[in-house]
Order: sequence, then C-alpha cells, then structure tokens
Amino acid sequence: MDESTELLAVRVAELYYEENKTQDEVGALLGITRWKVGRLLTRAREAGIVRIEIVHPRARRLDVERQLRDRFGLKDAVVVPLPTEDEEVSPRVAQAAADYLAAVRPIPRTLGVSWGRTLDEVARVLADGWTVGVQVVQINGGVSLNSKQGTAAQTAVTIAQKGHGQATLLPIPAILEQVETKRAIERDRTVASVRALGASASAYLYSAGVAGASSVHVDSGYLSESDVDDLVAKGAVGDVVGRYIDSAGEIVDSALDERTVGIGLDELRAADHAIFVVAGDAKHDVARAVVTSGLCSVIVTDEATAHALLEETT
Amino acid sequence: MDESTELLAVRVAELYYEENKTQDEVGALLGITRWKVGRLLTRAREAGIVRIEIVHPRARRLDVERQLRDRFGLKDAVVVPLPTEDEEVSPRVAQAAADYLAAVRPIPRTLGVSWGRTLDEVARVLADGWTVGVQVVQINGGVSLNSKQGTAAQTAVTIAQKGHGQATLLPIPAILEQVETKRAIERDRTVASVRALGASASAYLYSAGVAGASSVHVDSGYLSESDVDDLVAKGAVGDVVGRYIDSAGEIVDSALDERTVGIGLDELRAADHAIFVVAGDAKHDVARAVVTSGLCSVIVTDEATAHALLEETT
DNA sequence: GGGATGCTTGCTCAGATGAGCAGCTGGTTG
DNA sequence: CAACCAGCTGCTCATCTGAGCAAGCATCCC
Repeated sequence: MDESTELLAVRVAELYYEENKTQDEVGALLGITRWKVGRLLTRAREAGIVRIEIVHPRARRLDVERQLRDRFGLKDAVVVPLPTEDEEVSPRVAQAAADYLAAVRPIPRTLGVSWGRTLDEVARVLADGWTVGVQVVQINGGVSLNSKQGTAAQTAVTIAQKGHGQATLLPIPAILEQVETKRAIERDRTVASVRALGASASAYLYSAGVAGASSVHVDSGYLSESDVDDLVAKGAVGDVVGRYIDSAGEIVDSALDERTVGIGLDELRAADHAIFVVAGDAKHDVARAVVTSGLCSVIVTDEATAHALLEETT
Repeated sequence: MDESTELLAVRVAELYYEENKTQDEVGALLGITRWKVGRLLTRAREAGIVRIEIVHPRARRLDVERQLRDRFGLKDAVVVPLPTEDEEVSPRVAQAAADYLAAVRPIPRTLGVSWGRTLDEVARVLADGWTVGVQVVQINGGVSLNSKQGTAAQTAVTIAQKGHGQATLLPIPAILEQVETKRAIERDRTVASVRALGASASAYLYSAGVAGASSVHVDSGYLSESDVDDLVAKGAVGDVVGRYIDSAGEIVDSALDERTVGIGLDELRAADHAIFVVAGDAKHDVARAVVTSGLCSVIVTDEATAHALLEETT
C-alpha cells in the first residue's frame, strides 16, 4: 500500500469508525465510491491501521486457542490475554479455569483434583453453585510435613462445597520414604477406595510445578534441595500430580516415582477431560512437556505461555 | 450492565470481531437471538470492552477537533493523537500542519509565514509540489543577532520552493532597540512593500513561543533574560509573531511592541486563514491565549494541548 | 392491590455492506 | 509491437445489520 493510499485509508477509517458515518457518506465526503471505501477499510484492518481489541479481564484469545488445539491435538484450549498494566496473570488464568470447569459438558459427576497454589486460586474464584452434587476426589497425596498442611484438603473441599457436593480426601503424604510403606498404604482399604474413586473420575483438574529449589516438594519437606538438583540433572523440568517428568513427559526417576502416591500419568493420558491449568513464564518448560506428551486434553493458560508453546519449531 | 451480561458481551465481541462471524452465527453459537447479539455489541463498544483505535502517525482526532471548533469558534482544527511510545509529538503536528496547508481551499496565492523551530519542521516535511506558484512572505523580522541566522529565511524559502513559487523575506531584526529605528526602517520603500505584501496574504502560518529563559528572543539576543522576566511579571505567557501577549491575548508591553517589526495581531485576527501550529505541553498557556482571543482561525496541535484547552472551565 | 414506569425482547423493514464478476488500465515481456 | 498479466474499478445481488415499534416483564410507588 503506497503512502497516499494509506493516508486515504486513515481518513476513511476515522470517518467510518470514529465519526460513525456510513461507507456511502465517507465516500461522498472524500470523493470516492463506497466500494473503494469498503476495500480501504478492509485493507486498513489487515494492515493494522485499525486495531480492534477486546479489553476485559475475562476476554480470551480464540485464535491462539485454535492453534493450540490444532498443533497438539487438544480437545480444547483456553488462552487468556496478558494484562496491560502490572497486573498478575494467574488470577485471570484461575478465573478462566473456573469458568471452563463450570461449563464442561457433560457435567462431571466425579472430579479428580490435584492441589497447589494455582488450583487454590481456581477454587477460590469458582462460582458458588457452579454445579450441583459433584463428587470431588483428591488424586494425589497432600499432607504436608510442615506448617502449611490443610491447603491441599482445603482446595478439594472448597470446590466440592461450591459445587454443592462432597469431597473425598487422600490424607496421606505425597511422597513416602520407603517403597514398602507406599505399597502398604495403597493396600489399605480406605486408601484403595479413594484411589479407585479417583480413577473413575470423569474429569481431572490439575496444574504443574517447576523442578527447582522453590518446588512445593522442597517447601513441604518431601524432598531436599539436593534431591531436586539430582532430578534436574537427570532432565526433570517439573512435576505433575507429584510425579517429576522430563521434557518428553517421561518419569525421570522411577524409584522416586514408585514412592509417590496418587494417580498415574497414564490414567491422566487416558482421561476424557484432563484439564491442565498453568500460568506464568517460569512454567513454559513443564507446560511444553505436558502438552507435547499428551498428558492433558484441555489446557488453560495465559497468552505468553501459549505463544511459547507455539513458537517451538515443529 | 451486570456481570453475566458483561461476560456474554465479551464472548459475543470475541466471536464477532476476532473470529469474523456474523451476528447470526454468533447468536446461534451462544443460543441467543441475533438482535440481542447486535445490542450486546453496541453496549460492549459503549462500555469500552471493545476498543477500536486507529494507529497511524497521521491519524487525527476528529471528535476533539469538532469540540475545539465549537468551543472557540474556529474555522477549522486539526488534532493529532499522542504517540504511544516515547516518540515525539512535534513531528506529527508538523506533518499535520503541512498536510493541512496543502489542502487549504481556495489555494492561497500569497502565504504569510512566521519562523521558529515548529515552522522549520513544517517546512521540512511539506511535500514537494504541495502547490504551484505560491508567493511566500515573511511576516515578522527574523535576522538573528547570533550564529543561527538564516533559519528564519530558510523556512520561508523552503516553503516557497516546495510550492514552486518564490519567497519574499523581511531581512531585518525582530525587535529593534529604538522606536525611531523601527519607524525609519518601516518607512523604507523595500520594507514597506514587503509589509504590504504580507498584509495582503490570503493565509498565515505561524506558531508561538513560550515566555521564559528559553525563549528564542533570548537565544538570539533580542532580549535579555531579565527583559523576559519582566514580561512574565507583567503577565506575558508567550509570543506570537514576535509580540508578547498575556493570557487574554493582549499586548503586554506596548513600548516593546512598538519596537517589534512585523505584522500586527489585529491583522492576524482579521485574516481568513490564520493557521496556528502549536505542539508540546509547555505551550498550553500560550495556546489558550491565542485561541481564546481569536488570534487564529485554524489550530493545528496535539491531543494533550487540545484537551488542556477544552478542560478549562467555561 | 393496581397502575404507572422503565427496561428488555423479538419482530419488520429499509438501509448498509461484502462477495463475486466483468471491464479497464498500466506496466512487462517475448 | 502485440500479447499478457496484475491490480484496480464500478457494478449486481444476496446477505447482514441497525432503527424503530409493539408486546412482555419486572419494579416501584401510592
């Protein structure tokens, strides 16, 4: 588009969009036909001279969502735009996840949930009465070894209460010290029944953690910093439902994995609705591992993460 | 608009504007009628959820222009939007002034110009061949007492050359030390004829200076800093074609004014096209004085200045 | 309780708009 | 020099969209 055409397009756009004139009127005013006006408007939009944006905390990026679905064979994707100011992204992603959860059809009777800061936020912003009579099951161990115990249970309970249903907790440590202890616990009738209920869930909601010193597992005392360093050295990028995976989505340390209580990755991969919620720049690598290895069927994330996933050379 | 309506409006806007669906399709997709879709779109635009902006260095703010015209009884107004990044406004305003000048109808045969940094920029960006056979006349004295002599002449000459016409200069100081000298000079046949030509111009193009230590008059040695301080003490807000005015647009110091060579303010007020170009936050006060006292019939400025003018309580 | 009021809804209809087409123009190539 | 191609122009026609209207609905006030 040469300069004079561009300038004309600007004038046309001003009269049409800011002055609310019809294309006919604009044409008469500038001495051109209404068809030319229409064509100039199209070109102005394509050239980005006219920018139409939807400014709302709960807006979504449908084009990016489609790309994610296509590229990774996802059932669905929800991408939230980045806030303009120095606002946080995680509340927006959490809100989007809550909205998505409330809109899942068929309505999940049984919902398997993981825990963590992200899911906590989701539970908090979930609308009261988002469904009726849901059965929420915790899918991985979540009793903390230090002060912050209870948040894992809190997440599941909140989601259940707001869905006018009930929560079934898995009140055991996420990672045990001995394989034998883990096996013994899993043989326990109560625990086994919770695991079975979890396995039968029609939808799962979970997030991921980054492998590093700030991991929740270090924080809550299941792993030492050096344990995590070892995992990273072996290629770990983060954890999903307590299990550490590498960039290909494979278990990094099978011995550790044997001591980890909760749903298996294959169960997630086989699930109808495996809703993966992830926000923030630190989690791009884990997110990529999860998405490329088919660990989720639905992703809820922010635009920056989505672009990071898509930029990867195919 | 309550929350759920707003959320619906966001979804509607996304599908309509980002996915390019028809209102009918959007309605079908969301289970509402197409009329409701249309109404939601209107409300979304009104509520600012959908923001349509025209991003172009030569875009204008027609709504603000209208307000300026109405409020101050101007013949015309050109308002340029503020650049988003840390770009300068003055090139944009200069470009707008050049565009405006080239579009003035009837085409001015004789154009009176002032000088200064702003007009210099206008001259520089003016399109070659913006008109044919124009007669450009300098309307106020412009021989500098120090190094930068020639820029005043340069401005007029450039505008004339690009308009395939010729420039008539006023090669005498802007302000003389003695009233007698000024009178004597004005009696000179050559000077008088230039003044007469200037008075007969069908359009004037000029800017304004801020009264202060950084004034061009101090810079070029016509006035000392203390002279300007005195003027400010007497209420001067700035100068127009070399003459210092107060916020009411009145001459501040008639003795000084008597020593100032060039067109009189009344001649500007009487002119058909008195095009006033002003950019930058520092000049809001002078701009207000010029505009409220009828010194210009056309203003070319930036959005910030325009808003400053309009905010003033009536 | 009854009526008035203001808001929303679905509709008709006219006006606005985009897709597609044939003719034209200007520049390029053999 | 003629043929060709790409891009632009003005047009028809089908579709899309907004204005305006009457009915439905909830709310408020006496």
